[in-house]
Amino acid sequence: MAPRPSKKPTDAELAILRVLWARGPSTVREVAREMGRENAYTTILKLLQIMTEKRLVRRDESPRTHVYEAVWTEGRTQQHLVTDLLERVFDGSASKLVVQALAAKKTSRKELAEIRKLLDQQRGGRR
Amino acid sequence: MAPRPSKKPTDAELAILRVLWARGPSTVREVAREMGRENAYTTILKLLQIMTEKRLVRRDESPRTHVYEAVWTEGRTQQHLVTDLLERVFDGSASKLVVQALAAKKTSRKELAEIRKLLDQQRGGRR
DNA sequence: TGACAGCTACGAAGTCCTTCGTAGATAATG
DNA sequence: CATTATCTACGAAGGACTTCGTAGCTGTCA
Repeated sequence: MAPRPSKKPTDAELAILRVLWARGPSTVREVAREMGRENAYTTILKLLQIMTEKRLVRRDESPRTHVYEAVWTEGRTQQHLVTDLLERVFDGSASKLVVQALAAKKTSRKELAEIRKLLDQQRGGRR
Repeated sequence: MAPRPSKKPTDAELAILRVLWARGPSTVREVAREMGRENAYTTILKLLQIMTEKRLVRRDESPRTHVYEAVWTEGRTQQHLVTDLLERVFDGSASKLVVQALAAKKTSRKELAEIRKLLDQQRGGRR
């Protein structure tokens, strides 16, 4: 079984993770710039330091400038978060979740088709 | 457009809301009992008081024992939370969310069939 | 009536999260 | 070499959340 993130990232942490997923390993400055928050440089730094302790990111401690990298992939984190939501508010029922996801957002025909394709793929693989 | 909860309930608040949804209007003691936390009576009371300020619940101020009731339905709150997740971690893509929901939890054949039925219902209603 | 049980209100502690300011080290620049 | 820019580390403030203890009120019951 693949390991899982131990705790949910907070909102601020998630925002940073998204940048790391999009850009790959990055320095504090790069993250801050990408987020349009270069003025909040030390805030981002502090968050990344905390995230390092929490093992949400790891860093390459090059002498001068550290490079941070997400420990967990985007997909695994998404899975973690969706599972959490599923259990916390949907009683573990995936179909209830899907109902609300579709109701909440006017999902395009293209999206719907894609989801249907997914379901068909699952058809064989489930018992 | 129907109104929406303004902020996400916290985890503790959500746990209480679930009891209120399940039981309907309830007293503090009933909620505490249902949660198996009768010893934490004043904690639950305090939370309900705060939730009243936040307009997550409303209360009937009967002279002796207040009765609390969720302001938002379960469905609307679920929608709110799923929308939040959708935007915060799935870039607004419902299909990505569904992928991970299905991957995260071994969904039963019955569940899958139900979801498929849902999609078919949507078929007509979308452009 | 007096003790007790059950209720609300409230304050305060402890924790976590986020932000920012400052200090110290080191590289870059003139 | 001196100044400036850039980096890390760190502490502290402020806010939100959760928990708990205490106080005060009001019924109940022997």
